[in-house]
Amino acid sequence: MPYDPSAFPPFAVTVDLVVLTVRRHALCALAVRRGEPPFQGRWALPGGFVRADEDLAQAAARELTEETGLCAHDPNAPVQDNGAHLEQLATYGDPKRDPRMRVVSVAHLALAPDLPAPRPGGDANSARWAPVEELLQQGGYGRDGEQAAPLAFDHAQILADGVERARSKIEYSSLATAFCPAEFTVGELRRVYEAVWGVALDPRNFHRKVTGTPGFLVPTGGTTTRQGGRPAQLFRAGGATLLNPPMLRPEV
Amino acid sequence: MPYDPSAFPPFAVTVDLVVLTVRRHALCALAVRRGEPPFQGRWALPGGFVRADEDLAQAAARELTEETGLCAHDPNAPVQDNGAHLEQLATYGDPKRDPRMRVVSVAHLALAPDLPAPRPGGDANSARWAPVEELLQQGGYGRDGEQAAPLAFDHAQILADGVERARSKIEYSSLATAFCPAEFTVGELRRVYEAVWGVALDPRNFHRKVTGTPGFLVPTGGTTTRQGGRPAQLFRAGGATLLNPPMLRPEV
DNA sequence: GTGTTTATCGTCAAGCAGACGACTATGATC
DNA sequence: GATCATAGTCGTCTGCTTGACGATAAACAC
Repeated sequence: MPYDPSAFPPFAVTVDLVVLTVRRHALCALAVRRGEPPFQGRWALPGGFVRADEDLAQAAARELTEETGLCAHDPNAPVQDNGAHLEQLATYGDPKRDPRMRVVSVAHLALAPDLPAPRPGGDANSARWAPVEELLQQGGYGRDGEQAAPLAFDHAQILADGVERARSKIEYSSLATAFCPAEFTVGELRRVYEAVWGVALDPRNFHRKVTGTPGFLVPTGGTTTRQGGRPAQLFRAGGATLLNPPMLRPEV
Repeated sequence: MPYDPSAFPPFAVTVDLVVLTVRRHALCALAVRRGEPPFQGRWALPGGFVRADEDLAQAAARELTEETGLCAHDPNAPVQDNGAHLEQLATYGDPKRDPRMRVVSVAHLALAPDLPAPRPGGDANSARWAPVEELLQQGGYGRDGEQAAPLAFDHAQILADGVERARSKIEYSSLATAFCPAEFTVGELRRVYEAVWGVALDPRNFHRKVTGTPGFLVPTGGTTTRQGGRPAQLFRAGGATLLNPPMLRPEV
């Protein structure tokens, strides 16, 4: 259909971020408390308007830096420095998803290591890392006994989609290393998989699998004992981004 | 960041469609010829503006029907009737992707069986099925010796992303059946895989794999001989949407 | 009938995954 | 310092899946 560029319905375009990390053996997402209506006082995903001269990925990277101080990676580059992995997730555009106006939100997924200085936003009361299970259970009670209100807007759906993307993507890519610091052990990587998938994995088979996949892990030569027990070799993420064959989630 | 809903940059939002089918053993995409600037006379992906009261998926389904006469499926439902599979692909929002104004395009991917009545748009000169290889090779020559100009806007990138999505998705899902008519043979399904991946597959191993995956194929009892040779059993798509274990592309 | 084409069944070896035993190297505890 | 608990690392075995490929079956063309 030939279209008339001068007569189009006006939209606002935002980016929303699903920022995931692994803390205390649990998959956690960054949530911010809304200070104004609609959904005032409720938790929501961080996000904001795309600026007039800004690409979508740029806008997402900017929001990520504003909220967490992390800098974003190119999604096609191997995970090497201390930046976070950032990729587009999906776009949500139900006409009624924002009661004020027509807003189309391009959601992005960010994977970050557990931050040494967890300063989400700076204001401890307005942002927090929350286990995704807690954010997604509707009507349940949070860790503090606080009534867990559902996330604002359609953010529960967005978060669920982001979590599912992360869960499936670590199957066939080396993205799980994005949850780890620059140097990490096989055990730490395994605990990432266990937290993201919510299962227990056999340490011996996991070790065989990840060390046997060429390009996945590169030994740095060092060892660490920060987990207790026998010292473990330290690794960096290798250049491989795709795991072949993939590491499939256990059934059921 | 708290945002002010009354002060936002205005965007136009469109949907663009990557409609794929398999014709004559080749993966083909629907292309339309642009009748007006910019990129007048060049080939482009079908698409159009999202209306003010329309969801993104609705807009994509409407465009698909307008361009092909196909009706769209729910992406989570098994492929059963004569509709096409439709899912969101990705969103493209570079500030300069449309020279006229700021346009954010939510690309969708549609997979359709080879249409008995290929009436793309109705105007034979303004729409056609073209092999994706031809649409993506820049500066080459098409089948008619016609200079193959690159697709308009960033549509070559969108098409490439859609093709890659289709290629990877038939690995671990039953989506390849979306390219087949309601009843099909194992050989027809194999030719779909061969066309989409651009490889040759062993008929015996393929047969073993697809008939051995529970829920993938349901025999209808009938047979056909439309491909020549020994009559083949007819199947319908089963209820399974995820193949476990997946059918991985051959390496290299 | 002979040849051609496609479908379908079977066989075999290589590779990989899950279950699990065994040993090692550290810190904690008595 | 001996013992224990913890975590890491190396092997073994078994069953399943895959890739390569032989063999047979059922249609059509001549």
